[in-house]
Amino acid sequence: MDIREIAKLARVSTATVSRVLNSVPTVNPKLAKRVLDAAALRGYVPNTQARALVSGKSRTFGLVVSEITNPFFPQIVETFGNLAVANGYEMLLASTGNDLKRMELAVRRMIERRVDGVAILTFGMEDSLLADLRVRKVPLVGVVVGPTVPGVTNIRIDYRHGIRQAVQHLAALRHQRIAFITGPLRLMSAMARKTAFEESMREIGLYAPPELLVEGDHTVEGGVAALGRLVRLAERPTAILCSNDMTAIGVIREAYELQINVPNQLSVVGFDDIHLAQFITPPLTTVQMSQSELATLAFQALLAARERPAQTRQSNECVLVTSLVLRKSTALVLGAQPIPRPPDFIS
Amino acid sequence: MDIREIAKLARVSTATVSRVLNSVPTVNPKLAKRVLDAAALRGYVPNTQARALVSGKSRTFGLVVSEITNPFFPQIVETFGNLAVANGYEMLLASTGNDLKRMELAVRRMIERRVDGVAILTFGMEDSLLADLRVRKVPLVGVVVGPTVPGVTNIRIDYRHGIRQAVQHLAALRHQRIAFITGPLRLMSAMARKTAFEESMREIGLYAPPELLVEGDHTVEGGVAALGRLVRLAERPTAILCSNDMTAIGVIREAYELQINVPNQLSVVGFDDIHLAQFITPPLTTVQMSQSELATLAFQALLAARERPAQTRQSNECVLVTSLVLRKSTALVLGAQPIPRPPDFIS
DNA sequence: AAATGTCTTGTAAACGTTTACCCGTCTGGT
DNA sequence: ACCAGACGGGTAAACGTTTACAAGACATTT
Repeated sequence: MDIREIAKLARVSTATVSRVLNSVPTVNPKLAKRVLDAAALRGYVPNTQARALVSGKSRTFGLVVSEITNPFFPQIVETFGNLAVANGYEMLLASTGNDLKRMELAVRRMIERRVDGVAILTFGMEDSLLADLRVRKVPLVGVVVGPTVPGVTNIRIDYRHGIRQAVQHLAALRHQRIAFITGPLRLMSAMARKTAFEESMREIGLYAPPELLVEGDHTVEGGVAALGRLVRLAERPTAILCSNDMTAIGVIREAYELQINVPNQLSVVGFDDIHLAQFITPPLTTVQMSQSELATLAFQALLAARERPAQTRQSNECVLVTSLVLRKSTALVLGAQPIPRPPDFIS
Repeated sequence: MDIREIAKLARVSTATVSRVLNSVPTVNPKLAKRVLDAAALRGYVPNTQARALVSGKSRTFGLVVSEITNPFFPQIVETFGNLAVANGYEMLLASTGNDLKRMELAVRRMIERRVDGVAILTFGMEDSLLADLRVRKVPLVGVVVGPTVPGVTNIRIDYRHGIRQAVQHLAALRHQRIAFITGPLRLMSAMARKTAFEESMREIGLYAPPELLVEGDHTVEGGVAALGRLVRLAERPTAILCSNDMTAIGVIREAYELQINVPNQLSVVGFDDIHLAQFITPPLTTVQMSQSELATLAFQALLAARERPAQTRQSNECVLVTSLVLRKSTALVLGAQPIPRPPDFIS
């Protein structure tokens, strides 16, 4: 049931069969019909591997994410996958945790499979990985936080804007003691968010004392634990900004357990805007980072790189902006204590 | 940078290079070293496509799910993916909705890519699809609800057990007016769950009047809407069994909105036991269907089929059992009205 | 010492396509 | 009637591997 068999059956050459299967317009309709009939009769299924071998293009993209299990990512996979089928591509997926070794392995194996490009949409230690991999000819797109790495398409996420909005929103509600639950700090993106938070606080004339910066792990459990610690403080925060929505869900959950009313006794802001965020109680005010936009950006970049490889050499850069979406998990603060300004406070 | 170049560089034949790359033990260590050095020097990356072409095995499995966006599935993808890398396989993923056409397309394209097997882990109209596809030589595993389809590995899910436990649990809490929110009824699996519910009710001497059987769509929004309808009934249910957890989350959400206390005024039971179920408020009592077990079952079946294709011909069958996990979303009913038994009530 | 066997390496075919190139036929212009 | 050109179709090489088979080197047996 290969092309040769069809050729024999239709009494033409393999070249002709190939041509009609690829709808080259110059072939005699009579022959074409014979070929098509033969193919249908035998249930012919083209072998993409062979095709890829000679053409050098596999029509496959690799997508590596850190935790498919974190609700942030499925939406990305969905969008990326839909774009893939729409454009006649297949999607090879790997979920590698934030483990650099596993990412490297995944990407390497994708390259061995001769994918036409790979997108690393991950919140891990991406930069060195990207730098390492750029050597290969495979188009690569990744989200980066450090310096732009040459030879790959860098997607940069502007955490700053959304976080600044969140902080301003909280300040407008008269919050001053604002806590921040970070992601795992070994991840550069987690550091970046933390930095963005600190800078936004400073900008607005607020101070974030170290005991209000607690490290989480991007999971619901982490949020639960973090609130547990925050609540033991002599002076509790009146608002908490979480570095992802899962953490916020954990905080809200634990607040309920501890009989702390959200938003009246405690304001909570998330980050990511996963679909579920609007359905928890209270609906979560959160910083939106559009998953579908991110996926689309990555896919387009890959597609573009494949069409004209020349372009790929110079790394181009695109940025995804974040912004605050207001829901019901924040409220005006009730009689919070003003805190003394730290010595290094800048007007 | 293909095998021939390495061969030239190491002054051996391509056959030898291939042998050392596949660690055939009989080759002279001296030569092996030369080859390995040459490969390292040139940064040789094997071409899996070519390898697959001659060996006929691509070391790739396809996984098709219905909605990667439904939290039930990411866990499946995770487990399946981990098993894949652990066994040296790659995973091609497709998320096709419950659209038969898209599923067919996805599977067809996977077959064109010469995957070694495909798992259809989906809650859609699977049976006809599986039957159609069985013609190809590709090992296929799918979850089925109708008659067992020959030539493929059927994973059958025993909805009955878990649902019966749920109904019994509710009955023990003195609930009699128990509503059931189904999935989209065009899906056979949704029908199966509904049937399991009705039978369990009957078994235990309870009646499920039609107005308490409302059709949902497996989403949070669907749960919200369904509770909206249920609440407008003259006689409200005291308990609701949902055919998936997302629906239950919607119900709980809307109950909060309507100031209905869960579990005291309304007991809610979910289905699936997604990870999040334990973190909503109140923690959700739900029927567990182990995602990782399902994924493992599917993967093992595929692997087994690949090892000895003879086995594949006769379709083997395996079943996944469900069972109730108790948390906090159910409680004793407070003064509910007994309802008259229907005429067709048996014993 | 010749014959046999074992062990390692090389040669070349094969996997299923695409495609550059060539060849034959037909059209139309002179 | 002859030739140029256009056009449709066939031949075969190529893609990068694996592997059956052959061949050569060397050890062992008679």
